[in-house]
Amino acid sequence: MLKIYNTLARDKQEFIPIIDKKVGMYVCGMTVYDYCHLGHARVMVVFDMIYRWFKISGYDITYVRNITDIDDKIIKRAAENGESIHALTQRFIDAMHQDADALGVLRPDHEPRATQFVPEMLDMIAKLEQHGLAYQAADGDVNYAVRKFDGYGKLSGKSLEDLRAGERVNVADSKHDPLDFVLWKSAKDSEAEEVKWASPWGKGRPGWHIECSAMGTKLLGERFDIHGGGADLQFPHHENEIAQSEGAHQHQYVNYWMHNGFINVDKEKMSKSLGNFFTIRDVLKKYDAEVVRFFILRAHYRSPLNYSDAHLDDAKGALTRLYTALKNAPPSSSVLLPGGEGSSLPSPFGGGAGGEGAAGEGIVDWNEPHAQRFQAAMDDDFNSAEAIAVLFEFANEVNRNPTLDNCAQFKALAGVLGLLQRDPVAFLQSGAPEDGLDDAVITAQITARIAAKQAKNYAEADNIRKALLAAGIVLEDSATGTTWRRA
RNA sequence: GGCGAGAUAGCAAAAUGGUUAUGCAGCGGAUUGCAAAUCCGUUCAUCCCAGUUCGAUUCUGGGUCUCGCCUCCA
Repeated sequence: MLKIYNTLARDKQEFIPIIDKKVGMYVCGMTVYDYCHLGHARVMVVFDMIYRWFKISGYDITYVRNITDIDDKIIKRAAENGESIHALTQRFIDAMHQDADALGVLRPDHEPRATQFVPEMLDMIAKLEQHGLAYQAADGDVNYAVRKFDGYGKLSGKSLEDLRAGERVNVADSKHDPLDFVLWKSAKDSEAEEVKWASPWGKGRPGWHIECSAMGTKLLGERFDIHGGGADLQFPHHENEIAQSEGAHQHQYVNYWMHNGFINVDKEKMSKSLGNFFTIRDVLKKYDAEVVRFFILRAHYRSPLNYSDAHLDDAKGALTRLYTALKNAPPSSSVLLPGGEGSSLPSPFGGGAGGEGAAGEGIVDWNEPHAQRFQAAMDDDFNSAEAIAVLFEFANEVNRNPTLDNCAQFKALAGVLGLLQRDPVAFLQSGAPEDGLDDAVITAQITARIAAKQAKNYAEADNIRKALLAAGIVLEDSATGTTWRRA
């Protein structure tokens, strides 16, 4: 039985889909005016993990992650750069895809762009106006009348009175209530034609909140199963989405609301405004993408996750242990290590397939004890941290008993999380610095050391090993010869 | 000020009304020419104060501290 922590209920609940074995999931994606940072990486990786788990669990899931390609910041940035809105957003959409691909994040089934759904947004605003929930203010903006919607605050647990008490918003004169939010922004003369759409309320562009309501409804229906996003979107964004969608359709919008925790830096939320963010691409210059994915998945998705080099180093060391177990597998099992052809999923991290059939279902033996524990962990609100702990215990088993079955099962299980699908040696030897030794030099040094060892010249052999270690190369002698990896 | 989340060993991070989390680090042993890797064993913990209970880190109440939201934010 799959349980999900539902923010709306503030409790874990059994997941019951609207239509048996089908899932509609909408996740708030990026506003594309800059590169994605690690906080964005967490949303993508976390919901990718959830997406994969639904598939493996036999659900027919439709995953929508939107792209906000029209908003104040985009307009401002485009003007600064002297480029068109479209050119700017396309550039950062491409960059986002590169980053997501590197992290082994599968493409959602739909990635709707706000600018392609303006008619749907206008329809919804019209409905809200019919229900007396929207009004056009003196300045031309169409606003949502928050006080007219009874359930306002049910997701965030805030009451209008509480919000009033802590009022910090600049009161726009044109709003009936300071908490009303904009549905349609009236066009300004200074703005480019590119950001203006015709509407019954005059030229303008959509407010941010209506985008998600309209796209979610269009692609998943007036009512769907899961809506996710970062915890900071709970209020006001998701609260407003509920007000819009339920106001327009007069019935429940979403059954399960899921929110992932932040990435912190020195215990403070990583964010644009604080300026304490690291872009995915910058981090990937220093750390392997799979290490970053592992780092994110090793924590529970709702917990805060502190970012620092020390934490990434720790994650790297842990992932190295997992790959080392795979490396020590018998040669005969290496045939099935880089995954097979015909996978329905693109393979993360190049090389092997992420899994067979429904994302690994075909190769994991779910009756095997580790798999059972892994499944129980994942079914308990996607506890990937616990699932990874099972992986470590499995690694111990593989080290003690590296049979073909064990190795294949171990790798398949890790593949469920999009981990451990690369050739282990390739992983262990990856991450060469710019000025690092090339493989030929390393191999030559190893050969020289073997010769020294055979001549019982251990001082020389140790010197070679020390020199390589200083260059970040760790040698490991075994019965079958000497191998190396990068520290 | 209002609302919400959280405080677990040296670090990171799960879970649990009584029984080993897990990874790194430490300690002892096996293995190794010596290492590394691996294996075996092992030290170290549940913020404070009450209450419920045979028994609480886990439940309840209070306190302290931290973080988040209340403004765009993943």
